This record gives sequence, C-alpha cells and structure tokens, in this order.
Amino acid sequence: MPHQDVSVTVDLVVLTVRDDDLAVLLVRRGIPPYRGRLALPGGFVHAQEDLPAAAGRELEEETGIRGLGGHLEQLATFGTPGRDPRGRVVTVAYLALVPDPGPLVAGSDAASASWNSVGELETGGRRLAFDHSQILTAGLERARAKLEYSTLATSFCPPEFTINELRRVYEAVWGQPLDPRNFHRKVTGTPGFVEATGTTTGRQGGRPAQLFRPGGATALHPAMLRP
Amino acid sequence: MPHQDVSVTVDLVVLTVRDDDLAVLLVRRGIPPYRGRLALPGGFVHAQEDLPAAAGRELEEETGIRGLGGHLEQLATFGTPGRDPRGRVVTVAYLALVPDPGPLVAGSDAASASWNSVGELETGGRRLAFDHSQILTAGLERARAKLEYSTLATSFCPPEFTINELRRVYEAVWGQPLDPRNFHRKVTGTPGFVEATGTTTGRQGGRPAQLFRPGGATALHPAMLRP
DNA sequence: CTTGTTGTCGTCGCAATGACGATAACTCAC
DNA sequence: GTGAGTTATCGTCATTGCGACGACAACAAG
Repeated sequence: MPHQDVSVTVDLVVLTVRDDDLAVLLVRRGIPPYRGRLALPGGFVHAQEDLPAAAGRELEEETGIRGLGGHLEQLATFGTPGRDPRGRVVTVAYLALVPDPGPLVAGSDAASASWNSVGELETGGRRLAFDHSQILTAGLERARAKLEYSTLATSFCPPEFTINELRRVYEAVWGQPLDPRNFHRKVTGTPGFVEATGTTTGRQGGRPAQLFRPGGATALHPAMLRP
Repeated sequence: MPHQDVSVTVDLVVLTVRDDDLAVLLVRRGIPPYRGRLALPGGFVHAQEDLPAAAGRELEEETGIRGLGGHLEQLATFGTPGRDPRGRVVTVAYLALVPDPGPLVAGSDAASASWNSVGELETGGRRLAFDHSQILTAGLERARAKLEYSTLATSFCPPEFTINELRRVYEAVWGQPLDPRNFHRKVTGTPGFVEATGTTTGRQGGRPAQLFRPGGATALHPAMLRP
C-alpha cells in the first residue's frame, strides 16, 4: 500500500483571561529541534489512547487543571511533510478555554510553561516553534468566532461571576470594548445563558454586583455581534 | 517514547444537491473489513503528501471533479483505538461541497461509488462501515451550520445559477422550505453574495429568471437564519 | 385572451440592536 | 451626616433586519 507509518501528537492551544488580557500557555523547548523557542504544549499520543484523552492528559500535565469549568474541543489537524524535521509527524490540535488557574505549579511538566499575552504575540510577530504560529492563529480565530454564537465565554470564568467579568472576557478575546448596558441586556435577556445565584459581591467601591452561574444553554440565538 | 506508529488516512464527506435532494457519495466496500457495507470514500495518505493534497486526490479519483466551483475543507480527525480492526488508523475527515457532476464516470476507482440520499440515510438508520456514520453526521452538521454564516451554498451550484436554484440548495441541505420572496431579498441585498450576469434563462413555462455568479464575499453578515 | 406558472418587488408589524440618558447602591473623604 | 466618586442596572428611542404576506411582471399553453 502506498503509505508509510507516521507519528501522531496532540498540541494544545490553551487560552485564559488574566487581568483583562487574553493569554496563551506556551512552553520553552529544552531540546532540539527549535531548542529555546516557545512552543505550544503537547506530546505524543499513547499506544491505546484516544485523541480527546491524550489532549486532556496533556492539559492536566501542563496546567494541573482537571475540567474545572473549562472547555476542550478539537481544533484542526496539521500534517504537512517537513513540519517536524525529525520525521513525518501529524498533530491533532486541541483548543482549551480555562479559567485563570492562578500561578502555575512548578515541578510538573509545567516547569517551563508560562502564560503569554496574545496581544503582545500578535503585534510582536514572534515566531513559535514548528508551525505552531499557524496553529495558534487557528485557535484564536475559532475562539473569537465561537464567542459569537455560543455561551463558551463562561468557560473562562470561575464557577460564579458577574456580568461585567463576563463582558471583560469578551473584550479581552475580541480586543474591542463593548457597551456595558447593551451587553447586560443581551446576556440577561437570553434564556439559559446565565442564571442568578441570588448572592452579590461586596467588594470595591461601587454598587455590589449580582453573581451568576453558567446556564444550561450552549448555543446563542441570535448571536452576540462583534462590534 | 510512549507512542507507536500509526497509519493515517483521509476520508471524504462529499455532498451535492441532485433533484432538490441532498446526497452523499458512498462506496460499497469490496474487501474486508466491512465487506459489502457502504462507506465514505477515502484512502491512505501517501509518504510525502500533504493532507489537503491527499483529500483532493481522493476526491478527483472518486468523482473526476477537479475543483470546478466546489469547496473542500478539513472537517475533523477520528482516531479512537479500535475504530479500524486492522490496527491503529487515524483518519482526517474532509468535507467537500460540489455541484451535481452528472453520472459518475465508471472505470475509475469510482466503479462502486454512488450518490445516496441523505434524507433516506438519516431516516433509515443505515449504518456505514467503521465509524463513518459518525463522520457523516459531523459533516452534515458542519454543512448545515456553514450555510448560515457563509456564501458556501454557491459551491453546490453550477458557475451560473438563478436565485431559486440557490434557494433549493438551502432547502435541500436544511430540509426546510424557505420563503422565496424573503430569500430573494436577503441574497440580492447582501453585497458580494451574488452578482448578476445580465443574462436570463428562457426555459420552462414561467417568467425567465436572472442568472447570477458567486460574488466576492465569503462571510454573511448578518447570517441567513434557519427557519 | 385567459389561465397557469414562475420570478420579482413592496408593505406591514415585530424583534433585536446601537447609542445613549438616568437611576440605584455602595465606599470614601470631609 | 453629606456630598463626590464608582460601579451596576434599568429605560428610552431610532434604526435595522426579518417573517408573513399581497401584488405585479413576464413568460408558455390552451
């Protein structure tokens, strides 16, 4: 048969929102090829391992996160010959949206993992290892598009959050400001997007905000429109 | 390293609209496993072949079509261990939307390929070989969703078409009737969706319809809403 | 000329949105 | 207390886009 065996890896585009800024998890490579360059976290798929399982395992190894309100979905597959100088490697990229997990635990595989501002990466034109810049671009496009017609923005938030925290997620991902009043109307007016917990925050100098949980809906009809 | 080599294939979900009916290209398997069962067309990726190239090659081998107004995009990747009894096979599924190519040329690989009504497959509950039913479902979902927010419906049409032909594409893919007048307003009122050729059809007993070409736009804002 | 068929244009009401103004509920300085 | 500053929430209004339909235009067949 006119084929050859190839290696299969998973690579992760892990996004979060920290300090109103969209960030992606990157590791600095300690071994060739591309030694010293930034790359997406990832690794080989084990022998009897399913692809989503491999992605979930890598995510846990790199961040210590275990499905706490996060979201994981397949993004796309990249297999251009020569994309890895070591041989024919086909990688299945996954997109993860997670709440800010705080400081990354050292000592694990995540020893060299760190959050990087997406805005700085995009303007700086920094090149990642392999074709990871291309994969990252695909992940960002997917995430930006999905916020329009799904309730996935809540995946960036802690279990309970305010409407304005949710709005800052949209603003960070899209890089554009949204009108707080229209956003509030849209979110609270869409059945199943969020549901009130009844409690409020009593923090910094202003009116306390109501706290919400993610609702049962996953799709958004009509969509949230980008400005 | 904790991995093993695997085989990589591409499988194709090729959709077209024939006689106002959505149809998918299937082949009847002549060899085990799943001998005699219907399956998606596909095959192994060659040694130094890129994934999109492999998908395009298979498409041409099965249909004889060569990018004539059609559309080809990556769909998703399936690699569950055991999905192919012969060993670990990871398949990258592609979605193709093509105009009705008329009768399939025999003598090629397409000897056993044929168009099958999607409606009959979905209601009949017929199982395809491997996990191809699952892949087909994913392709149908993607196609139905993409018609909403893109101009891809024109990929099902010949180079020149009428608004009503385009409407019947939507109705066939979505399985729902659309109001001809509102559809006409939406399509002609969206800049770049279609552009008039100036000519008209003079066929069957009614007012001749204006002919259109696909316009330059690819995205649809606002989206075409499913009824 | 009438009838039937198909394509195209118009009108009406409603729902959703963008662009604001206004008010509510708190903290802090004095 | 009282007022100023801050943050959250509600309301208003014009515009846009859409669903539901009526009306007309351009052809073929009888």
